[in-house]
Amino acid sequence: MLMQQDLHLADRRNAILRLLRGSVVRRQEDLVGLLHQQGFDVTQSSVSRDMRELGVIKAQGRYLPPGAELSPVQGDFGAVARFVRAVLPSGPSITVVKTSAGAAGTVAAVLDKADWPEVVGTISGDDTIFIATQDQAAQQRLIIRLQSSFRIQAA
Amino acid sequence: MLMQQDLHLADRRNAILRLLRGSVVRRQEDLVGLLHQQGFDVTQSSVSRDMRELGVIKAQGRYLPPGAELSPVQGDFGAVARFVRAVLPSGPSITVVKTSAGAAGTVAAVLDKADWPEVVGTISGDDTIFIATQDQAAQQRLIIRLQSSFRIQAA
DNA sequence: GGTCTTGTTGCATAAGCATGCAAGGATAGT
DNA sequence: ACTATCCTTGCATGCTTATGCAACAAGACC
Repeated sequence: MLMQQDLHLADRRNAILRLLRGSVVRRQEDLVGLLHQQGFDVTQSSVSRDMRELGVIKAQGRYLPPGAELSPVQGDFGAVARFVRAVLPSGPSITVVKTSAGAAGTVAAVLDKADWPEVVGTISGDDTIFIATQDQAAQQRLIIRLQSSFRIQAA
Repeated sequence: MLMQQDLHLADRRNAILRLLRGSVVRRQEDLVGLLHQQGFDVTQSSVSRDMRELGVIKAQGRYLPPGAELSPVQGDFGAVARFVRAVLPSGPSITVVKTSAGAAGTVAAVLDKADWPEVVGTISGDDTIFIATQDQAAQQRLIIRLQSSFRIQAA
């Protein structure tokens, strides 16, 4: 039961994983195009089925191979989450993160590294971080992200 | 610019994250239903936008909150990947994994822990693992998984 | 060489998701 | 209070993805 067709299939699926690692694939049709360039004559139907079999995930509008984690920062967040005590808005553009004593710097470093689009800048003291956002919309998104990242109970 | 409406929004997004952690959500409409049960009157449009803002990921046919990792085994695989030298089929149901000397046991332990559906059983020597699958289809899926998990170049 | 079984494929289309747009709520400034 | 501005929302709809189905390929068995 394994022959040319099946090799074709296995090869194609490997090619898909390679492509997903190397390129930004937003639609299955994109993948159809890339596969054609590599000599695979295939339609969106099969790509869709391949995706399911391979366990490909879709995040942030793009497809990623299984195991690839989008936010390499995620682990870091987990590591510092236990130091985070509260997330509070202060006015429309400043968000205050309270941490356990002495941990602010560490937590802030993780936040900086995350490089979130809504963050304009941060400064940190001993147990407090101020995060500046451009406006209230950004602040709102930020707060949601912080709560999610640190698994904080909503107010 | 922040009032009832916006609280509604923030609450709803928190509710979404909670629901995604607690239930299996396959379609955005499912979420609309669950949110209705909790008093949120919202349409699929907004849920779609919420998903994007929250960075929700879709994997294996269901939605997951950002940060939730589907394969908790991933770290383990990464740790032993460097010991894996080759993955080779042997007939239609046995797959042989070659590892560096002495590492077979360690790698096999990770594979066993992963508990993949296509694996019927494994035995390991010093630098070789035999993996039994039910049939060739399972073997094929297994090989793809192994190559993906261990980042092995396809033949 | 038939015939049966198993698996893959494309097509057509259903199902599901994203989004332009206009409406409406809320605030800030005048 | 009026106006301008900023957000959020639903609707309608276009875009993207999943799938029932029939066709076909390959091996197993007679």
